[in-house]
Amino acid sequence: MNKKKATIKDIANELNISSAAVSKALHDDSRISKKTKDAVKRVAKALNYQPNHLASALRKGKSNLVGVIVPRTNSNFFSSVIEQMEDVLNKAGYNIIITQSNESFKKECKNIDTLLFTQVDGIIASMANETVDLSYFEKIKSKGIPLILFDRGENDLNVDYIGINDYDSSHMIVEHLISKGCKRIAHIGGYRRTRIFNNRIRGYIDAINKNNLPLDKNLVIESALTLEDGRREMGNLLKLNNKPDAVYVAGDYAALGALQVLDENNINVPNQIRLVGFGNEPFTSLVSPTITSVNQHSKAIGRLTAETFLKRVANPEVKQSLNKIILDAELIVRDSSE
Amino acid sequence: MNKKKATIKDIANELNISSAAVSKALHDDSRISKKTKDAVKRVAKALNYQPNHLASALRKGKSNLVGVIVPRTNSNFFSSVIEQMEDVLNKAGYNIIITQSNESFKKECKNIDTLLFTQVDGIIASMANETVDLSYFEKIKSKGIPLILFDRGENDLNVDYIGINDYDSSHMIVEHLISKGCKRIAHIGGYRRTRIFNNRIRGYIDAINKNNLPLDKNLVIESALTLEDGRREMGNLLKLNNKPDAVYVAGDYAALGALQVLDENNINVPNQIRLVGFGNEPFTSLVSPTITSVNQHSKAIGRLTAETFLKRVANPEVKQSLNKIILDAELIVRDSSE
DNA sequence: TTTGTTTGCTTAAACGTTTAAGCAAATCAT
DNA sequence: ATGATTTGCTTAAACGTTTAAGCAAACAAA
Repeated sequence: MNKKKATIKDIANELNISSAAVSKALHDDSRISKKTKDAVKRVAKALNYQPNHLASALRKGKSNLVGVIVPRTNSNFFSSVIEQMEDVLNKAGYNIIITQSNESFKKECKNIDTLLFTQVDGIIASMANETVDLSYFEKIKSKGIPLILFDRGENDLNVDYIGINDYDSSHMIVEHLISKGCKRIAHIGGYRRTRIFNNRIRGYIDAINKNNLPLDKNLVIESALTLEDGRREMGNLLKLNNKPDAVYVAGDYAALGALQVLDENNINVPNQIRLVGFGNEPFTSLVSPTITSVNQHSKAIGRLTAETFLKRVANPEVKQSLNKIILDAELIVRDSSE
Repeated sequence: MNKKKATIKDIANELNISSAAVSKALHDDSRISKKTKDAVKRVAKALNYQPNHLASALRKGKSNLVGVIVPRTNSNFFSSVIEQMEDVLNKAGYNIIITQSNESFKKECKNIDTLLFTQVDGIIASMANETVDLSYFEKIKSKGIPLILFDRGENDLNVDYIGINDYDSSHMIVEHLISKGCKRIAHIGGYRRTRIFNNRIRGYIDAINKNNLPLDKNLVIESALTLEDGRREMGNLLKLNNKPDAVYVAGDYAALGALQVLDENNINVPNQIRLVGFGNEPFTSLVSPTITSVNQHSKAIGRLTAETFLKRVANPEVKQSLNKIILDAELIVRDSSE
């Protein structure tokens, strides 16, 4: 068995030429004859030569690795985004290292350190819910390593961002509910400190005002949008004297929790209360009634994010700056708001 | 701004000592004086020194990267396994590169090549449904790189394996259904070529025989276990003259599909037909009725797999061999079989 | 005092690749 | 036939780290 790996030097010795010639032959350098190239490739195959990525990365100062940080892979949105990014980046010769922050700021910082330590050529991230302190992301920028954000971004970082139009999505949802005759629309949202959730809240408020509906503070709620949060907040809404006739929940898991509570209280959805979620998780079309939700175009976001990264490394001289790509989201109307 | 990264040499120059001394100081070598160590650490911090992982990996012949191949991250089981592995491996100084095969043999081969190219110190994998040709996995072994399999393994590879007892799980399920009075239990299984699904089928058949129930070939079905497969096969079962009074589906998504079809045909679950899934995906407790399923102990599998890897790299002289760790799964009884 | 041991560093090579610089031979232009 | 250009390679250094080997100084033991 051939335990010791073959190197360029082994090929060179076999053919009595220099390692430099071998390296160039393997890269199809124009200054190497066809004859030599063929011989090199033949011997390389015979010795089962595999290039040592570490050595070339060290020499070239480029690892061809891209670090990815997501809140969690265990959501349809993020896993789909990652799949697309992987596809685009692999074709360009990059491999990706996926890390999860689990929505924790501390874990996110650890992930950033890990990725920098691994000498990644760039970092693509979607920020944890908890994150408000941007110093760790500034650290990436200060090292001159490309940083691209998607979905959960932050204007202040002044880097490329790819996401959907959360503000407009709220308008779409509110107007859809109004068209169904709803007059008291509640919003169970995320925390305002996260930009996308703030945008959804702003969009909701502006849409309510624009359509001349009264804005009731009791109907606007912030939470972490877990299933449990959805249950709790829906329960609270049902305790109001003046109950809503529709609830727009800024996350599908929380929407599902709300649906469970409505069901347990024998409230008919959509007839008594209409419900809209956000994210278009697969289960929204599996539960009964199926839940109206917003498709965030995960595939497009994945591809665009990867392509944005590639553009950045192709033009390193261009200074990083706030460059937003905002996609229009799509409302998928299902039984819960029909 | 400090664009060029500080190296060991920079620290050495600053203090007028050799790079070797700096390297040793940073690793707390006993042959370096406390005074020098303190000085080195002070300057390192001042220059914002970050070790170049590529250089040390090249020199040491060890990348401290572990490659992970899973069918997809977008399932609760796999993402939970990965989270635990990451925790254990990070603490031991390893980082992980996650790749997805999307159940495709071709993609899996590409992933293996990618990981080998990246010089990972080991590969942890759960095989794609499609995979029958093991030559690519043999390639990993032949390079002397540790290979650990979990969940979807293959005895013939003769490597460490961590998984649950699929055979016994089928017994548990069948006996649970019998205890509820079921006499005609169908099985919508995976493809026999995948070891775990074969074990579930064998377990099902043996349990049926052991309990003196007639074994009806029409009630044993192989499929890819997607939601659509579940719908189609459940539909076929309902066309039988002699319908089953219980269905054991070897995957939760397919079980959900089956449930949808039962619901659409106004068949009461569990009263007319009892239903059991496999995998304990979160939605099993979210749909109505909630679905009885099998908890695969993803956390334990993740930790054990990572620890098995660490044991292997700690004892490289020990030859790889079939070393199985089999956990007992847990039946979570819910409304669909109550 | 002599010898041996420990301490604290240095020197130099190595890991496997890439690449700038250079040089001889072959080919071309005139 | 001469000089210019192209072709096809070699030499040697570099990337940043680790580590075996070695050496001088300090200390300890006799």
